[in-house]
Amino acid sequence: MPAALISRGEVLDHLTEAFRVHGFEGASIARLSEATGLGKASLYHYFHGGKQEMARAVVAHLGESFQRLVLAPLRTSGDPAQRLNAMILGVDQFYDRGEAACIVDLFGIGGAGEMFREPLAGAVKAFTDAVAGVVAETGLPADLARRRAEDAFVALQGALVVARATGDRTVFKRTLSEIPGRLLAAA
Amino acid sequence: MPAALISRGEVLDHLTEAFRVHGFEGASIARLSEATGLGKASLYHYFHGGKQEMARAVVAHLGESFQRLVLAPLRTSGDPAQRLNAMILGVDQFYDRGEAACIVDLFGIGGAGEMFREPLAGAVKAFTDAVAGVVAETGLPADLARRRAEDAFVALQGALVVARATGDRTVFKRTLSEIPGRLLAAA
DNA sequence: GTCTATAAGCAGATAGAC
DNA sequence: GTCTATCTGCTTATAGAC
Repeated sequence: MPAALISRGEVLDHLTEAFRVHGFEGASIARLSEATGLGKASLYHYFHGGKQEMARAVVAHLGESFQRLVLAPLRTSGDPAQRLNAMILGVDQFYDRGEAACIVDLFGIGGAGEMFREPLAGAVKAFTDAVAGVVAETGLPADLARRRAEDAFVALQGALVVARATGDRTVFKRTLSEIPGRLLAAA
Repeated sequence: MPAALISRGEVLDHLTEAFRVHGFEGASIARLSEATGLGKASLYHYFHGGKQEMARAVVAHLGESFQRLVLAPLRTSGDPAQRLNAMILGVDQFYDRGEAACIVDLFGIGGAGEMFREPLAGAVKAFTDAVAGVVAETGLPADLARRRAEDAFVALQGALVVARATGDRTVFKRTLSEIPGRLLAAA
């Protein structure tokens, strides 16, 4: 039983990076092989289901990071404003300060769309539910809290698209910094 | 000189639709052939530069629609609020009520990214410039007007991503309806 | 667990008949 | 201007040695 040259976690990190840069269709097996440093056949050893399974694993992997970095801070016990600020820090890290595309956007396009609609829509709902909950704690009506949480996610996604298109991450930085204030503003 | 079975404008409409659904990499020549009803060789007769030129033509074609539907209403002489409302109607039509993806998002991904960065970043700038101009007419400081115009474009893009991911265009509709108010709110 | 070599099919693109 | 047939290279995926 020879040892693996690279851990499964590391393989997933490299795959994630490659999918985030090239999208599902653009991430060829050759590119994924190069990104991981593994031969094609080794990749198929890890993922019998081929590219589709690699993408599934990446979605699951990112889901865990999202839980840890973005959702977990919202569930702590503390001041709502502080928890939202902590969430924003997690978002900044999760998207590598605006450098990394969101898989919800990438995999919403083309063939990958049908395949991953459910888990990705689930992530959107998990985020808006959690944020709306924190906002509602401050005494705002539940429906207003929900709309604001949706707006926050929309702003997040839009800022990533604009940052990528213009090559300027300033918009991402500013958008993130303004989200807590918009969420908690007086009704 | 036999007549063409389909006008160049119609060909471009079908190509645009296909690129918007599948993205650049996902839109194979076979799919583009099927979408237009033309054989592969006929497509190459229209576009000697191949798929790249088809994509360029689609970007130019969408640029014209964007000018006509979104930017032109901003340049009319009239009440700023009315002009912004007219712009929003154009946006709603341009994106087919949230059904159609934005090329700024689609072509910002993968290999197409490098190729179209300039015209797409230009479109972002044209929009924010025009909107900021109208907002500034109402007496708001220029830098605030600019930030709000950026926020409007960010919200637009984000709403499209979320609508596509969740399959629910309600967010798009609501986001659009709130943009004029956010742009013109008292400082 | 990793590799080289290779299969089978699809990609973009072209030739040449009509 | 359109088509069928075809070329070349890249794609996903597998076989089998080490």
